[in-house]
Amino acid sequence: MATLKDVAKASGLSVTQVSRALNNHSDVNEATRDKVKAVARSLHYSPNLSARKLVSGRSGMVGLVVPLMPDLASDGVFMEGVAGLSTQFSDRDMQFVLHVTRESEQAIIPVYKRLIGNGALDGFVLMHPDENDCRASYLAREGVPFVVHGRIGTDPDHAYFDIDNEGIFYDLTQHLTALGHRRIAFLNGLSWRTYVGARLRGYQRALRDAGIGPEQEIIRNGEMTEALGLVSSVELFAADGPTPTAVICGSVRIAKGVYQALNVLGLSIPQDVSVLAHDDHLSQIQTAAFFPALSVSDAPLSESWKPLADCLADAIAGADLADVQRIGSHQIILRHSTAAPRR
Amino acid sequence: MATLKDVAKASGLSVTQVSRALNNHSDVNEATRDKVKAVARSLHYSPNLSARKLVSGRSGMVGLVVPLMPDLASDGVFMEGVAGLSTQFSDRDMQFVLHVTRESEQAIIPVYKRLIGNGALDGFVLMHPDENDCRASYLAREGVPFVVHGRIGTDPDHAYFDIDNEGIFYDLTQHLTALGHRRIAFLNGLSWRTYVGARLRGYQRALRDAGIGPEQEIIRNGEMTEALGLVSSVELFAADGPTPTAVICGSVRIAKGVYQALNVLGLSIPQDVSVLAHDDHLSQIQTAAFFPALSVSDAPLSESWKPLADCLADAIAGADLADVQRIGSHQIILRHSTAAPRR
DNA sequence: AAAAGCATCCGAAACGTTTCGGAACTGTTA
DNA sequence: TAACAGTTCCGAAACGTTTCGGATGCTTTT
Repeated sequence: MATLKDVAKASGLSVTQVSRALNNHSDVNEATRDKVKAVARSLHYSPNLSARKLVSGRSGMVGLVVPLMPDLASDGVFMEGVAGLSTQFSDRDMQFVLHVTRESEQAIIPVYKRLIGNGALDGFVLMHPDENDCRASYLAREGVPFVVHGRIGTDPDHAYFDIDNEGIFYDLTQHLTALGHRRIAFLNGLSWRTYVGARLRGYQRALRDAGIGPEQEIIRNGEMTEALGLVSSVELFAADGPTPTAVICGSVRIAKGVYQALNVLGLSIPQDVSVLAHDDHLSQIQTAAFFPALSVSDAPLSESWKPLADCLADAIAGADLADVQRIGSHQIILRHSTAAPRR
Repeated sequence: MATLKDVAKASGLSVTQVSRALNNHSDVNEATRDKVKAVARSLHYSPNLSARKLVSGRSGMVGLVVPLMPDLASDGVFMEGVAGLSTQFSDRDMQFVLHVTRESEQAIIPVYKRLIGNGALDGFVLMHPDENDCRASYLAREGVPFVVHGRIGTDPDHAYFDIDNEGIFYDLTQHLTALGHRRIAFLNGLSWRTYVGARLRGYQRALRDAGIGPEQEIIRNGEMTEALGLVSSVELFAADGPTPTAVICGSVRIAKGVYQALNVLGLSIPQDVSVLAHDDHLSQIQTAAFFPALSVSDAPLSESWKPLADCLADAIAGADLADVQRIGSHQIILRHSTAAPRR
């Protein structure tokens, strides 16, 4: 492999200047810079990461550590995310690597310890955080850069990219209260996920703002599957007494289950029940193909890899905290699954 | 992070001797070695991979590069394999990393080029090889160590771990010919997989040895799913004329489809049709729970990660080719799905 | 004419490790 | 007593890169 010295010799410059030229430093003549780069290319020069790491402290490698879980492989999202991050970091001349471990989620700290101890990795991506996430506190304590997909706590002191879960679910709920709904069911995800808590806060705040007390909250938690939508709907709508007039679903999958249940129960959408969902474009289900077409909040997860990579790269470069805390955009798409409640 | 120099200072020795002590070199006193190791541990010393790589040429990191494919995520095996390799290499004080790329299978060479160009990785694991695998020829040409899960061609000149696919399917076929079967169907995998070719050769050789000509071969190729077993069985057994008296299945999944089809067609196992399969313990299907219990050749894939890691580690260490070409063991488990053909 | 500023370059040190060549002992043999 | 072998240790060089502190020459200002 060609080294800096080879390039220096071939271009008649010092190693120093060649290094500065290739790294786009200020004090090198434009013409020399171009020449050096041409020579480097012709020699197939590729910087030795180990040498670079040794002196600069940066290897240009970042990683994601995940415990092997049964649902991991079946989770199509996961691989999609890994590939997305991989290409994003490639575009930044960085390497993204995945480390799958058999260790349980609790015993995962030593894995990080090894990985940062020998200095192979510059930083980490953390997915699926939970409140009091031990990985985050460990990395923060060690001073290792990392970025979280999501947020830990309100007002976190770490780099993150997240969508405005609270705001989104405030908007969804508020849309229903504005239509006159007062008994609004919320089929949320697993309670220990941070985003589930945020969504709950948004829902509750919107209810409060509409003068609906907490005693009127109708909430179900569970894995975000069709089964949750199905079972919850049957429970809620087949019961005696006042039933909800609207349902907010944490995912399109859940909404699909709700549609099935309401169909079986002979309830029509939106006349009898309004349905809303959040669409992260994860499931392959086309929301427009629902009948009636499903109204959703729309925030594709696939658009998060780029900002996520940006945040980590900037965090490693030592950017200010405020610059590496970013919120994705979202929109509400109204179709035909909501209406004013029957009176 | 503690460095060698710190350990040297703390133990009153030179950096040289500390290095030699930690790496178990010969010319260091037993007592000093123990003392040095104790000090290193107490200082939480962990060798800097970059520095080591720089001088010794080894980083202790190996990788697996895979293109992002839709079937990848759903493939439970894949993740299992990644985790298996990860733990195996961890046990050898090496790091195993996965690089998922969006590049197509053809355009994957540049990814390897980048990864070895900057010297981050010592070697690679190659999965799912095909005949004339371009990755293998590239890596061989570049002199980069790699190990193949499977074999490329007969008599390959690369490191590999494989099971004796030809021998296994020779044995399965031969078991049937010995019982008197002469029309033996073979439901094999996708034809471009190397192991599919090897299995075919075993099947054909056993037929030839039993005096059964190639015109009597009954072969189907396809993805190794229940569907293949189902569809093929219906085609083969619902046809007019002489039908097979036995079926060899490339996987337990296929066999499950065969069982279903034969049940529907009113054919009983093993009286009307004998069924055999190869079990790699991939699908969660219990072969003993088949009715009648399925006879199989047994070679758990999960046992291949250790030898695979061994081979690559040895290949990087510069072992002889013969020492890094290994064949796994297998056994034939006879249960109740085969019998002599009805005459 | 001297001083100051600028653009462009370079030598040398540093990062943490391994390894080559040899040194300093001890004990053994001629 | 000298030569030798064996054991245990160490200094210094090397790996390929970045970066600090300065050097050189040229232009502009005082």
